[in-house]
Amino acid sequence: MYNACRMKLSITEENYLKAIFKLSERDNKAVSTNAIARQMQTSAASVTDMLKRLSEKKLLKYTKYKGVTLSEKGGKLSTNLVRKHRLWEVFLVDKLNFRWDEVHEIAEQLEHIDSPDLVNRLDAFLNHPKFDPHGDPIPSADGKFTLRSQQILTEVDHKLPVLVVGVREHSVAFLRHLDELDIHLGQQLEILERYDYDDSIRVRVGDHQQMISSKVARNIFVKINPS
Amino acid sequence: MYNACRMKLSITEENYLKAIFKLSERDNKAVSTNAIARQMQTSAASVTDMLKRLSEKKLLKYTKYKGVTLSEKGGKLSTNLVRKHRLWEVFLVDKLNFRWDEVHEIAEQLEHIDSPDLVNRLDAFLNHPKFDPHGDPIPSADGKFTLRSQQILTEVDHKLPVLVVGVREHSVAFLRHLDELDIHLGQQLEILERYDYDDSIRVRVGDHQQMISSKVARNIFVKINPS
DNA sequence: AATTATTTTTAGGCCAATCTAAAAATATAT
DNA sequence: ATATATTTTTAGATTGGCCTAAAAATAATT
Repeated sequence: MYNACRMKLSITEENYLKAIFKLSERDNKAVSTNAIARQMQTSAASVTDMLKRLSEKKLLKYTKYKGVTLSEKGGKLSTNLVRKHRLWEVFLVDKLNFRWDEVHEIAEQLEHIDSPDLVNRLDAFLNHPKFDPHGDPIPSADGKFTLRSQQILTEVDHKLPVLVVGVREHSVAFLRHLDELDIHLGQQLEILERYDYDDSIRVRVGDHQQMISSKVARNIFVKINPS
Repeated sequence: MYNACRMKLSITEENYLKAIFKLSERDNKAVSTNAIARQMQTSAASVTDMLKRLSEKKLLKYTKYKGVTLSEKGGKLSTNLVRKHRLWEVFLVDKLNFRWDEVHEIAEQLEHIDSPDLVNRLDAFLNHPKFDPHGDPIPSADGKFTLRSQQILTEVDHKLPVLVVGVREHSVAFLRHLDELDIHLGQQLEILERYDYDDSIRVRVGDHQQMISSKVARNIFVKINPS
């Protein structure tokens, strides 16, 4: 992965790549200039500029007015950024005792540190984690993501114990709300009853019960409890 | 220290500050434009540009043609950079098992990560180290350096067991040379004989003997062995 | 003190990344 | 299909950081 694309990019270029990577995760079609501008909190004009530059560096395929898709090179670079970001998040939570809602911004800086050796040693130091503190998969050094069977909490049957394995929302507010509900990765949940009239759900959270809104539940990934 | 100077600087600005800090460590007089240019591997003209900018930000006192001295603000910022650099070096060596000759470049990047909370937690995680892997003191959060009685190896009496506490040279070549001589921080040394005709010294290194050049010895800091 | 050498600053330009405003292309709606 | 709205690109300006070359200030030498 590293040797595949050892060119140094500016932090800005890396951030554009990551934004495009993120935007093309859902559907695999070309990403629009405007979407990137929104994601990067900048103007469409700046995006067009940057797309030209990244296109010249063969990091993406760019057709005027038609948006962009990452090239293989661009994809590998982005994946490596995601790898670094998530490994640093694990470090911050597991070793420095940060909460899961505090780590994103710092990892956003740390992911730009350029040293393959550092990343690999960090990975080893953390015992090769497969998921970050939010349950997102950490790509391996060769760019492979660990897949996992998971579903959204609202789509699970009643009376079926499940384990929390991830979240779909990463905002500080949402994460801290989950903290208050005592919902964290590895927590056992069980849907007890749904109240369709107000979109709320009664769940067992560990050994107590809780009412949660289905808006919250829709952002929690779970897997069937194998125990 | 942090609250005293919470302005964000560019990486370049931070590097200039660090360079000036380093150059004013030996003697306390004003640092010349040329000296900074040499240290930063850039032109005198660029330095003049930057000095104006840093001066406007009140980080240093700049008098045309007369060089610069850091202001209190500038001094604190530099000290904090040194603190971060050295803490990260400890992390890299102690936790990620890097050798002492490998860590400078990576720490050079990590020192620019901006998060007081991160630094303080890192400090705690490393058990508040007072010295980095080369024996250089790590300033505390409020900017104080731990002082230590030490002398240069060549200036120690014969037959006096001493402990290695630091190095004056940080080049990769020098550090690896010391590795080959089995000389590392904490190692016990004892000068057995000096050969003035070729400037070499016979020393006891731990439980064996070694010939080392006085050029090497002049770059080793030791303290009298208290045991 | 006058000349020479060195250091430092100024002047002018370049590049990456950004912006706003306007023009061009594409998409939507009647 | 024509008009309107939206998206995207171009044009031109700005800023930080860098450069070279030339001018100005200071230091060293005789």
